[in-house]
Amino acid sequence: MLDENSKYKELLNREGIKSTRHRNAILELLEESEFPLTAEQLFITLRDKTASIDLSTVYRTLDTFASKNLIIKSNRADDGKALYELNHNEHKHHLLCVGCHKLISIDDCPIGELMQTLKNKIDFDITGHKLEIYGYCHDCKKFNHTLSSDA
Amino acid sequence: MLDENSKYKELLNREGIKSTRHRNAILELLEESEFPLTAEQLFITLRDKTASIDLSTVYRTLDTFASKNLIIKSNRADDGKALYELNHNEHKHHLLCVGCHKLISIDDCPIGELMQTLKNKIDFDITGHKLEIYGYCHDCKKFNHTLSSDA
DNA sequence: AATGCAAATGCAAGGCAGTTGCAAGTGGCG
DNA sequence: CGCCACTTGCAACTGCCTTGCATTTGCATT
Repeated sequence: MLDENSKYKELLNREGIKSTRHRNAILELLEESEFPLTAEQLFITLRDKTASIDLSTVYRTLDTFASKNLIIKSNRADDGKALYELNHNEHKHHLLCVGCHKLISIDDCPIGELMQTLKNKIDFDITGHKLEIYGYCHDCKKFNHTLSSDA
Repeated sequence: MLDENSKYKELLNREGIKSTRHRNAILELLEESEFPLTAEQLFITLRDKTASIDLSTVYRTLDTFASKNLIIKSNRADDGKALYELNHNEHKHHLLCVGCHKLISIDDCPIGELMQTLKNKIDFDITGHKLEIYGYCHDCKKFNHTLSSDA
């Protein structure tokens, strides 16, 4: 348990913040997840799995991590809810299933080159970009076909 | 005044909803704007410019329009606030200035072809996509250079 | 033009994601 | 082990948005 708890100690100390049970647990969950999580998802998982935690602690922890650039905060495109993911410094995009809200990662950025080209063409300092692709995943696909009929 | 008020009457009737002062005013504002607006922006403008309107009416009207596909609702990437814009059925992307929140339109979609290619490659029914480019606009550019120093 | 009814609106209360103030608890230093 | 700043839980609060309900309005019909 000690070993487990201090898994991120060094990392956290390096950022000048204390290593605590909650912070370690949150980092661990984010590390395990392939896709961004909401604060609520983290809260519920922690409450069930580990010891009790307050939702405000989840938010505060996430804010702290984000300010240290350990994680990335974004907003889900369809409902605006905040999403958090570990900052692997790797550039990623997702397929968002509008049926079940599932996020599927795309590993390579299909528009990296394009951004480079664009940078030289416009009077705007590009610092980043986000591409989101909507649709229906394998499972929701069939389902959708039986329901939708309008344009 | 009559003429002005009934500018969108036909359009609204076609969708099976009544033409009212508020609905016309909201459509007009959205038509005049080059970029998506928040409900609050609409609310304030209407309150100042036209007659008083309730915020709930703004939201309800926008929801109604969105359900008729007259407008498009989205969520601002950086703070998750809802944005509304007229549905011109034209596909657009934006440059978002993280300095001043300004949105600048890009007229042609740089990744349309790419989506077509992708559609054939993956087990996912693509129905749409959204590309957002972040950075600093002409005005905020200089400002930013004098401030930023960290990685 | 007056009537009637469903749709639209204002108002106030409510809901949900996220934030904040403060007192109590804890990590990690000596 | 004892201290102190940092962290946490708790409860109240904010901001954005939604809903219930009574009133008003568009508009079809007389």
